[in-house]
Amino acid sequence: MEKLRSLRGMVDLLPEQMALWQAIEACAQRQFHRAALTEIRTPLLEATELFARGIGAATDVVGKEMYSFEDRGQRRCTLRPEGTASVVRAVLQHGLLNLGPQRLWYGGPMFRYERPQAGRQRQFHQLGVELLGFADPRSDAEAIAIAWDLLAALGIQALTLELNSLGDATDRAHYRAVLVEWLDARRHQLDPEAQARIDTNPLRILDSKSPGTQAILTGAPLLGDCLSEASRQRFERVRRALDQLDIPYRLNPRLVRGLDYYTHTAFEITSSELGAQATVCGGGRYDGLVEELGGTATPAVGWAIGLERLVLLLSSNEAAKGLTGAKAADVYLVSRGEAAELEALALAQQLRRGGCAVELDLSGAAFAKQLKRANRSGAPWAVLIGEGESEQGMVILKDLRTATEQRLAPSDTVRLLLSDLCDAQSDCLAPTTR
RNA sequence: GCGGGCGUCGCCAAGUGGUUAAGGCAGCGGCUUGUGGUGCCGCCAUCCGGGGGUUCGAAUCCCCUCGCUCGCCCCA
Repeated sequence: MEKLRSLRGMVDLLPEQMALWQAIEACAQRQFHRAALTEIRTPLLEATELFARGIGAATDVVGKEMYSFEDRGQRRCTLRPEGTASVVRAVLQHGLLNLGPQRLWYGGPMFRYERPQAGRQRQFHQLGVELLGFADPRSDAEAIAIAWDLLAALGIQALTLELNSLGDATDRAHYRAVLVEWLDARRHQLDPEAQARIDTNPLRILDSKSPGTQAILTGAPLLGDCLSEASRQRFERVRRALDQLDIPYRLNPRLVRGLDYYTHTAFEITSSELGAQATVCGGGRYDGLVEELGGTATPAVGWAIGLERLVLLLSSNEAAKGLTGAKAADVYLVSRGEAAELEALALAQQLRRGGCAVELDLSGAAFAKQLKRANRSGAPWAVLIGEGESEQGMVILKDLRTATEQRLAPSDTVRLLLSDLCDAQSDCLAPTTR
């Protein structure tokens, strides 16, 4: 029989990896809180039109990478390929901008139908930030700083920030015309893909990795030369802010990025340790998107980090290596005999209500076997209840680290364990039942 | 969509045309009918991703197919 497996490009995150993922998420949430960002969660499924309009019909993401289908009501649906369009849609739908500028973060799975390779899956995870309603060049720098500091807080090194300005819509239209004219004159030298792009998305030709194309492009007109004075000054201010923050960057006049909504600042944070998919974080300003999606013109800037790529980078990190495997419980409960087994079940509940992490052995196996598992579990304490103890209303509390044990009444055991070891402070919403 | 590499037990891995497909880890059972991490013993792939072919005979050769993986495109 054919074995069932996950769909191509859809990967499982197994228990032993979750400690690292949770640490990353916890670190990010702390950084986001410090930056006065609040979380927003949007559906994974959206109307196809949202992405077609938001990201741009000529982009690769929309043209060939979307998971799209028709639902039972004949609506065109798409599994979100990125987060920004959805966030903007939600913000508009609920009129959040009427409350003032929005400082948001989001996280979760995204979907793109591509050939999987290192650092690229069909379902992948992003963490993103969107600052909506801010035009000040300092907001570009602040957004970048949040990403930069998050990556630093995670202990990721050897990163490069690449920076460019795409200008505003007018600058881009101007540049596009100049570039198309220049490329058209050299059409026959370009490879077929680049030729096709002259008409659909000429700016994308600029960051082609093809050596031949890059050689031809050496003399191409630069976007920077087509920027208006205002755009130029704006970019200058972003750079000054980054200098003030001591964030080093490398100007890359060919950095264009594949989503149509970017204006002015565009940036990527890359790592040389990632192989072909080197971008850890990508983003920029998108002053036209809110209006494009039906809102009143609103400046905005944001970015997204790819979590799988973070995990890849962190896997060679010493501190992260400790974050493997499941965290052990505080207490491992061993019991044998019907009455004892029921007492153990109740004791586990009682300890858990008090804040203790308890693993209850449900195997019904021999004592020796259960003890063996208790030790392997890594729990510092074991509580043993056998038929003898059960009859006398006692339990054995054993310190697995020193192999010392004592006979105690169950209530004393609970008291001792809860006071001695647990982070027993309740973080539940209900008042503690202890 | 296009290239390269790979596909033997849950994991690692030997075997490269000839009788029952090594070994290690993990798991399970036992030695020890209630006290552990060591030791010893036993069990754990009628089958080598799937299908077809060549051959007296194939995990080993050929073809097709599926999957994984790396790269191109693109992006996080």
